[in-house]
Amino acid sequence: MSPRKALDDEPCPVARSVDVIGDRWSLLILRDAFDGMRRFGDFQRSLGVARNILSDRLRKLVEAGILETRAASDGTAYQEYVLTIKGEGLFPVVVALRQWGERQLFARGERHSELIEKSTGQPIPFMSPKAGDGAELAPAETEVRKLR
Amino acid sequence: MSPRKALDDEPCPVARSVDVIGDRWSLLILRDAFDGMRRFGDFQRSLGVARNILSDRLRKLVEAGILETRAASDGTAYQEYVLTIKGEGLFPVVVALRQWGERQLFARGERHSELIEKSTGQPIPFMSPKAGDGAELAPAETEVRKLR
DNA sequence: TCAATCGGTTTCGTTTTGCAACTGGATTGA
DNA sequence: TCAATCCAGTTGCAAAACGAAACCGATTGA
Repeated sequence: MSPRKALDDEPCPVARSVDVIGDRWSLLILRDAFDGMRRFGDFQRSLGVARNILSDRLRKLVEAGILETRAASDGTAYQEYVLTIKGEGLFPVVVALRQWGERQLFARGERHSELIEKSTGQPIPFMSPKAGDGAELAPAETEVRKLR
Repeated sequence: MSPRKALDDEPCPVARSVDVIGDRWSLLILRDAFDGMRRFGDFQRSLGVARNILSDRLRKLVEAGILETRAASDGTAYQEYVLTIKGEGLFPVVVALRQWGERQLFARGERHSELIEKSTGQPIPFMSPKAGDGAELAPAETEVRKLR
């Protein structure tokens, strides 16, 4: 089999993003990271992922500049994985996945976890692409201007 | 090896979403679908994916209710894969990936394709989670209220 | 009518994944 | 203090997913 082709020279930003975080475990690691999780063992227990896979994904996320390692904040000799500024920029991606899941993947009345605003305790309003004037944009009202 | 564990009974909406669309090819198929692509051969040429893999992903997306098949609109005997309402709900996910990629994965001055509003030709403003009062929300200002 | 195209499926070898066992340093506790 | 345990991985192996190419019947275009 030929190895998976890298998409890091594609002119499409979606392709490049998917190349970096477009897999199951990376996305779930990010979810937990946004939830404040930092330690290898915490990720491992939360995700139930094999240690070698977790190790590999954390390394790749660090290489990609999405996470960085630093000394543990609890004084132990271990290290933590924390989101960089670049990594924090992925918040809309995780929120979009969460909101679609909430709307489309739960039966009516089925309970699920929920993203809330800390200061008010209120759920976060649905996030969607808006035009310059603030109007909600349907996919058909947009198009990709391709490079040429 | 044990088979990949399904996440479709997780209480976390992110986990369920990732279980359905959290892989390289599904996300790229969706990108193209939002770009108006409908035919098997068009996806195949656009993505450069192996036919068997494309076939598998399209089937899974149809099973998940994200795409549906219908008779081709060009009068031929073939079929098309088009986004359902449920699938259209993934627009924010693709837009979020695109906008993060645009900001973080291109060198300054490096050209990339761009999502624009058809009616004005203007680029789509950056999309981000907002509080009830419209204020932009940083990750630290939110938290996940877990089920119990 | 006959070659080319379409939309797959099959086969086969490679890569990736998952699990369990192992490692070696840090920490805890008796 | 020193054994037991925890932590954060790494290694080896088997199974699953993947990629390329060959194959296939139906459809289309010339």
